[in-house]
Amino acid sequence: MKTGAGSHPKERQELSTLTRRLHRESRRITGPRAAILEILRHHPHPLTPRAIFSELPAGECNLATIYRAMQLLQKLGMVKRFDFGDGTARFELVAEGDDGHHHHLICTKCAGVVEIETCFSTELERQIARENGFESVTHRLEFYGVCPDCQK
Amino acid sequence: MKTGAGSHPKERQELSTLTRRLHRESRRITGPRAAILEILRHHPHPLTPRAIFSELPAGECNLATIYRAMQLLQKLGMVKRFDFGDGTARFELVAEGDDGHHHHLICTKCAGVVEIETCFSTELERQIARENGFESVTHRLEFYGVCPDCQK
DNA sequence: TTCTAATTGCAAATGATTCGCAATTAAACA
DNA sequence: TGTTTAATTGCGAATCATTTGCAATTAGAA
Repeated sequence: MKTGAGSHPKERQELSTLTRRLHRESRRITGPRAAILEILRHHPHPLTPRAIFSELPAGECNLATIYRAMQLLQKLGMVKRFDFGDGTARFELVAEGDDGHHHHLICTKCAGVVEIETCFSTELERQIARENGFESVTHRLEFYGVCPDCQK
Repeated sequence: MKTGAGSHPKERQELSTLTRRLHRESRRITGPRAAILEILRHHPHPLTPRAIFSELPAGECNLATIYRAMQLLQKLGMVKRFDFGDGTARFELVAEGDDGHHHHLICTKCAGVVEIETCFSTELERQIARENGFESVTHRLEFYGVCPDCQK
């Protein structure tokens, strides 16, 4: 299970939709950015900057550029950053109007990822916010386990 | 709210209990380790290695030693590692026989932490494991929001 | 007290991520 | 369609967290 075979509900965004969004924010559509978006939209799971870099044809774009692009896209709400606890950030494309909030089930053996679309803890979130006097409460939740293939 | 004022249910472990545990594993009780454990047991929230280092009297122990101690204690199940998504690991003492599983509510303004003792998603965990054929599923969950003090 | 393996300090290595800066370029516009 | 300029990139150096090699130190069993 290298990278999860299952289909997932989110439809792939058109590249033009993505670039339009950049334009709208008076950002430029550059070769590197188009290439990065192209990779992201073909991947259903969060990618590390280095993974994006590896997918890129050699010399297509600098690693630093990818990091900068991720920062920008994140600021514009076009990608969401996830943290699987292994010390490197991962980014996943977010549909327009969506906040990208969802979770993952990660195989601790092969690092395969399954997208978990349902988010349940909204209610819990409210309860925790209320009980502690917090505002604007959100949460990060990831599941870890051993996938079918890795159970041998 | 620098570091959460509230009382929490876990009782503080005796230092002797902690050192006994090291002994049992044929580990040595050294100055640095005792000092580190001493700091951990007086802190109700997860600490970064650097924070532990800062609490230590100058020159008491090397940063690398703290990292090594955390690795050891984690392996022995005496501390649990938490990830608040800011790029640095945090460690919290775990009571003997406990797995340390719990969650936190973190203020995004002042970084104050509230311990959330209840864990609800066991059922959900089982469901997700079943639906995806995974085994040994666990999860990490942290809440983020703005604490009362920081709402101004 | 002796002996040895465990532990530490220190400095260098690693890996992720950021940053400065000069060179390049997208895209508005004359 | 060229000109202009701010946005963007590449590259290398800087940061930061974390790890590691190694020689010197030391806890604790004998």
